[in-house]
Amino acid sequence: MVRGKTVIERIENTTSRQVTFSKRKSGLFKKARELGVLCDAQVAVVLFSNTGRLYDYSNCNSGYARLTSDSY
Amino acid sequence: MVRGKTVIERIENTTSRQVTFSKRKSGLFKKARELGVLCDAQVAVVLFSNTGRLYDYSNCNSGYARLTSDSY
DNA sequence: GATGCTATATATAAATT
DNA sequence: TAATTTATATATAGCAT
Repeated sequence: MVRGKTVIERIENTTSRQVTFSKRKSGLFKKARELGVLCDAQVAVVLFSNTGRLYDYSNCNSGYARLTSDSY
Repeated sequence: MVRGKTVIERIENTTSRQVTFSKRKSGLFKKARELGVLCDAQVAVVLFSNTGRLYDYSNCNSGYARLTSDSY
């Protein structure tokens, strides 16, 4: 995004990869939340980091969102 | 984002809401794909528009992603 | 109603602290 | 290592078609 266009390929440096994961996860969840509100839509986002940790966002209580929340 | 900062609240005009849904859905899926590649993460995104239509993106074959793909 | 265009808001990579 | 800053890439709202 800055100081040299980012190429979309796996980030090999572990620290950089974790930092990027954290930042982009926040961005993705924010976008998901905005889409839900603006467009009156139901949204679910589920991520597994490459360390196996689960992160999710949802604005609804049924369907897929319920599947995810039932699972942990 | 432009010509007046967007307030994050339900878009009442049906046409505008559908246009925004389509555009932001594309953006969200793109961000999800980039996060998966850059950070070697598994990602699943599921959306229901307010017309009840399902849209999803995933880069993985197991866990929640399999739940979603098994369901339709 | 869908699509393409731009001006501008937003996200974020790298640097810095 | 984690938070903050900043320069720049990216996303997108409103228009035009």
